[in-house]
Amino acid sequence: MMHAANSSATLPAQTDSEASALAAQIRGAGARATPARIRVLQILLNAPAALTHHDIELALGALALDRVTLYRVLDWLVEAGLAHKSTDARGVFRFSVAAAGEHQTHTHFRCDFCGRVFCLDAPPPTPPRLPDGFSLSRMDLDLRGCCAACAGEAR
Amino acid sequence: MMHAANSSATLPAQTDSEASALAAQIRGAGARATPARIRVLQILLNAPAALTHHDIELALGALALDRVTLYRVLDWLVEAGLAHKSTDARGVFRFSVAAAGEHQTHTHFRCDFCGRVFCLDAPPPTPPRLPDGFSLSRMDLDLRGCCAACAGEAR
DNA sequence: CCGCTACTTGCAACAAGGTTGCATGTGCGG
DNA sequence: CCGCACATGCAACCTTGTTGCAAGTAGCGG
Repeated sequence: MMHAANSSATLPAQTDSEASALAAQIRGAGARATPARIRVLQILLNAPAALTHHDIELALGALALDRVTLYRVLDWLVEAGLAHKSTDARGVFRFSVAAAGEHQTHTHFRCDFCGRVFCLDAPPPTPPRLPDGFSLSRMDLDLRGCCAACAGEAR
Repeated sequence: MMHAANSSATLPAQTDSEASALAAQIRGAGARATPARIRVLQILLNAPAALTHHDIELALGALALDRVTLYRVLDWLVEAGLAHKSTDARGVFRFSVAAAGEHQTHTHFRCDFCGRVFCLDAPPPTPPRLPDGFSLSRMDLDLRGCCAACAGEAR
């Protein structure tokens, strides 16, 4: 597998110290610290928005993993509580890192024009009253509209 | 096509008068009132929750349409403003009838156990403050937890 | 009542996203 | 340094959703 001269511009290169911290975090979650997991976690950490499986493949660039492995790494991250999995308007899964003091609510904003998805942390003061007998474990607020960049262009 | 002795228990049988009302509604939207559209609309109207393409195929039973036709009917319903399209946690589209005085916000509740999806109309008084330059066109609130039926059983 | 035409339907083939089974490779605890 | 359980890669497959085209039909004008 041999590191192959870091040519990826996509990946910030202060990786090494960061990498061992992530490795520790992964081991702490009870799994092996493999390059695949470290890199995927790194990409998610540096992402400004929730990424699709495909986005991550692109971000991995030359260091690509097998498609299936990536799916498994992502599922593992979710299971370990290190990442979130949600679906966008096209019905495609998107992944983002889970914050440390994770709350049970997550807010996404998807731009109708460029399709990008942003994770907001606006704590929604929403008090949804459910029908009798229903209990709530999690809430996702999904916003759609026009992002700042597209609003600027369209003018 | 011939009505083929109504054996479907899934479909309430007071269909006939209902059907012509729906036909009128469809023509009003500027399209032909075909059996396919009428039946799909009927199923959606009688559904207690948002249905997937597959759910609807099952509900159609012996009167099944072609898979593609169903997709097209559904897309048409959405375009005509008669139905909503949203995605569930599995990343699959779900369809539900659009209320007459439609608001731009929709609330779903998905049960983690039985997987059913309920459309609530709890108007979330949520005032989400967005980053500068962002504008909002639509909001969906996606709740997860345990529905009344499953809560009863699990006890 | 009949024929026309544009809108609908059905079929077949395809594309993307996601999953499963199995053989091989490797992190890491001993 | 070794071994084994956990990870990875590969190939095949499934489900969901889309596209192109030929055949059928709703509804209109005659």
